[in-house]
Amino acid sequence: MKSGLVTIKDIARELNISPSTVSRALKDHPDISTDTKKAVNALAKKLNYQPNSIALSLRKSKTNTIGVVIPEIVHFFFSTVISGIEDVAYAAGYNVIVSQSNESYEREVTDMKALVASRVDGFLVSLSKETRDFEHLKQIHEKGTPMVFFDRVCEEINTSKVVIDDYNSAFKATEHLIEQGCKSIAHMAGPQNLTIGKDRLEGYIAALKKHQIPVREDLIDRTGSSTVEEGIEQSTRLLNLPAPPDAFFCNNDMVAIGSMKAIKKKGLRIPDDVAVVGFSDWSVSSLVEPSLTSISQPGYEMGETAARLFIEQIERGESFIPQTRVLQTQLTVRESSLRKR
Amino acid sequence: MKSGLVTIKDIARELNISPSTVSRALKDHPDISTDTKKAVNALAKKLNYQPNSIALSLRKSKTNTIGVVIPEIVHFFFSTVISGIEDVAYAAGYNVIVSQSNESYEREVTDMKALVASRVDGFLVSLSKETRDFEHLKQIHEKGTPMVFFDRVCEEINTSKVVIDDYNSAFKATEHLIEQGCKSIAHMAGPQNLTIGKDRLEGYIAALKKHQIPVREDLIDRTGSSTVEEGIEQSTRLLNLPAPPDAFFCNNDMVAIGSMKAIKKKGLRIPDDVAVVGFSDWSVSSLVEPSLTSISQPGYEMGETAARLFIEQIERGESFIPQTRVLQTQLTVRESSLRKR
DNA sequence: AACGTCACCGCAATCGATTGCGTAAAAAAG
DNA sequence: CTTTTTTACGCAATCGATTGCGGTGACGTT
Repeated sequence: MKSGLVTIKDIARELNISPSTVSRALKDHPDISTDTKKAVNALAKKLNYQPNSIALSLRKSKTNTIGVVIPEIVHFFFSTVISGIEDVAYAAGYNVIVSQSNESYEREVTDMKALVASRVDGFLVSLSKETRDFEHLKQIHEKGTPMVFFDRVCEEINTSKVVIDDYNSAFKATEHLIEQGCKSIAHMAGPQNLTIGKDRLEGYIAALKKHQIPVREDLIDRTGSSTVEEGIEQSTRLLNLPAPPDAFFCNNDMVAIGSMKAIKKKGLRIPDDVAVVGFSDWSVSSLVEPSLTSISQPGYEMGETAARLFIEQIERGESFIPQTRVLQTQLTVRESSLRKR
Repeated sequence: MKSGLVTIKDIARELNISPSTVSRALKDHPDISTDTKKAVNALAKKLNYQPNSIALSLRKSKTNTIGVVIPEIVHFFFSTVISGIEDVAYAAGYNVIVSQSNESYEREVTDMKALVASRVDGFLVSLSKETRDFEHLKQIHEKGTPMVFFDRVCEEINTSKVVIDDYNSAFKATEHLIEQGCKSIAHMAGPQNLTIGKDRLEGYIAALKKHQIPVREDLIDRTGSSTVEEGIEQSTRLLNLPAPPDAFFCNNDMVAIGSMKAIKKKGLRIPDDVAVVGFSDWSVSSLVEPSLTSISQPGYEMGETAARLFIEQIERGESFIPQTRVLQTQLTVRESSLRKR
């Protein structure tokens, strides 16, 4: 930015008053006479004065910048979350710097260090699927830096969190499959070091138990698949079992689409031979054929909520008590699981 | 950020020397004795000293921050571009602030003003589809602020640009359809105020002319469709013409999917009755059925290139001459257009 | 002994805005 | 016509780092 910009000193010089007076006049300080205020404000408007946010940041030790750390921006869900974050943040006068860990623990650590170095006021974090050690987060948190987790949270740190009800979502999805007449439901589980992965698995198991369906360990894929290719591979493996599943409940929509491809390739029909339910309701779900039943996650709302909690914490200061917000999901039933019409 | 951080003064006090000496020691200034340098560096490392980037920004009038303005982050293409930008920017020590115009001209204007206020060093911009007036951009550009356009560029401003070869891409796509035996090819065109929209339309027309196929104005949809719904609507309209098209060349993949839905609903087969080609190669293209032929845009590379041009301009200063980089695309042929096997 | 030459380091201003404290002048009170 | 109070403003320090300029002391040189 070319420094052709107006400063408080320029205004002061022009009016033959001191910078302090200009500063106070602009802030409507009672010590300043009405005449002076008018003159200052008029000139400020005329010269299009804009306070130098860098100088303010230095003075106040506050950058009004939020560091956002996410696994990958190209995922529909996360980019939706970012939209929510940005809208709330900008409205409150905050800037947002987004950093992608690319699902790498090391990248997550270095990214956060870089953000600390650029003096962000705090963090909104969703963990990479590799992250098992939380030291980097704890260190930052212990310095008093505000931090809010969303979606992929760290239970070991006492700070605000925004999550969806993974357990119940998985329960609902599984129960839906049972109601559709499925007897042996496979689960392509998420990374088990993350709460979301564990909770979904538990919800799945609970639903089976409620309906007296035996939990078959061989129908649970714990490899942490997350791509279409992995979905195809693992689903094919399961379909080749002596007692193959008649339904797949997948940890995300990409894997679900992989399952669908594997099922089709095997010559089986969806949902009649094998039903499929995904998770996330990535916009692609409604476009594939058959359209994919999925759990709709309120990504935008999650972003908004996380940003609001963050800003609240900043403004409340020490008195703020960490909160956990659980957002509700919706089971969006489409063709891939609808046996009874 | 809690100000529990070490400053240059802390080091100075500890060693009973002046802050100036510490500063120079850290920068390996020749005026400082080897002993002092060693002591300073050792203590700096011990206390984990990190220079305050805000103070540096103020002093140097440079924030090392790039403002990125895009239509929508949730689009696969743009989020890919952002990835490219961020990787290059971070490697060069820059932060990135992303702002979404949500395809709104007004939002684009206010967003850029906000970024100017937060003293970004310059801009990477892709225009909203509403933008017809370029005053806001010109004003910023005239102040000497570096600016690089990508994808949706503004021809009226003499600055670096990164685009794909829209004309040839459209030409290739159209010619491909002709080679597949299509005789009456419809074009769902993009916004005609943007160069990308115009160029693609021209490429389409040029391909038709080359093969002596009459250009039928009634087969060109100029409504600027960009969603699945709009794609369905406009395609249905075209399919109901007395002489309906036997192929659709769409400005983007969402519209193409809309076309496919419309075609299927009409009871026609893809590609045998009607072929479809999209644009952008959004990852969904390979997942729909039939899989969608599309023009692959190198989004990540575009981001990298734009960021590199930007940084080069910053470092070269006045001597930098704006450059335009044209990236090549690829026609990825899939089932939706493959009549001859 | 007087002067010059380095090596080495500190003072103070600067970037732009804020703010505690002090003070001159005007107004009010006595 | 004093004394006190109020009004309205400026000085200077501060945030953290940088940098031109000047200064000190230890040498060596005539």
